[in-house]
Amino acid sequence: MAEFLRLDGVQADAAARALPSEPVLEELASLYKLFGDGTRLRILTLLSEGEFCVCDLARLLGATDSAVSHQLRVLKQGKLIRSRREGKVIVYALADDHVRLLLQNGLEHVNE
Amino acid sequence: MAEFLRLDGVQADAAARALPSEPVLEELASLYKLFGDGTRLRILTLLSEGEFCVCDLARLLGATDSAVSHQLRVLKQGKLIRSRREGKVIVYALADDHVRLLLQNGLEHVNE
DNA sequence: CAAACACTTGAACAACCGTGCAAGTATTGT
DNA sequence: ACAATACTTGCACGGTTGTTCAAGTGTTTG
Repeated sequence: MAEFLRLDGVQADAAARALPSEPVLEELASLYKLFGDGTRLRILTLLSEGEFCVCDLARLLGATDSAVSHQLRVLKQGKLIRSRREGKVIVYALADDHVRLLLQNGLEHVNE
Repeated sequence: MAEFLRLDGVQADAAARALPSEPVLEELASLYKLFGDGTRLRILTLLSEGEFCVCDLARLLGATDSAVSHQLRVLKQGKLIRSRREGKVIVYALADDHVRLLLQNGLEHVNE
């Protein structure tokens, strides 16, 4: 086993055990990555207030339909939002309240 | 003012008000971006268990000193960690318990 | 002082990301 | 059926990101 500078074997084992499994870690990184973009963050914040169709989101953000649609796809693949058709329009909403919570947690940190 | 499809003026105003200010939003995105990388996430997880020098972190992660050092710099600029010299070695630690909390929140979401 | 060790830094590179554009699909209204 | 509207998709482009490598700084030890 490798040698450590400030750690004995027991501490090293404890540290290694603290790391989540590879797949969990990768999933966690992917989750945070979704929140790590201004446009996606804006979309999620709006959706935490209610449901919106693509073009209303785009107008509220001053972005193109295309840009918004691209990001909605990413967010949906990440299971952070869901969508349903309503006539001509497609309505997006947060997938669950957990997402709202994560958003709040981050905001609290920023306004420490 | 722009027209909306599913929103009246009142709803649109309420939605717009839900968006944090530009600088807050950008800071929030930057914060999440820091958590959105496997290596940084591993480092933060380890640091949530105690203090580590660069080379012990590198050994625990199976990464090069350089790669770890680069990421430590990013994390430090983001005020998520702090460091102090201790002889030949530089010891890193979480900046505050808030960081630990954010990490836990994310993990809870992944293990819904 | 010189060698060894711990760490940092800058440049270079490939990989990834967000957006705009143009063309596509789906639904509604005439 | 046709036009209009709402949205999606693939591609191309510029910009960012994470890593490696090599050279650097700072500290301790012989």
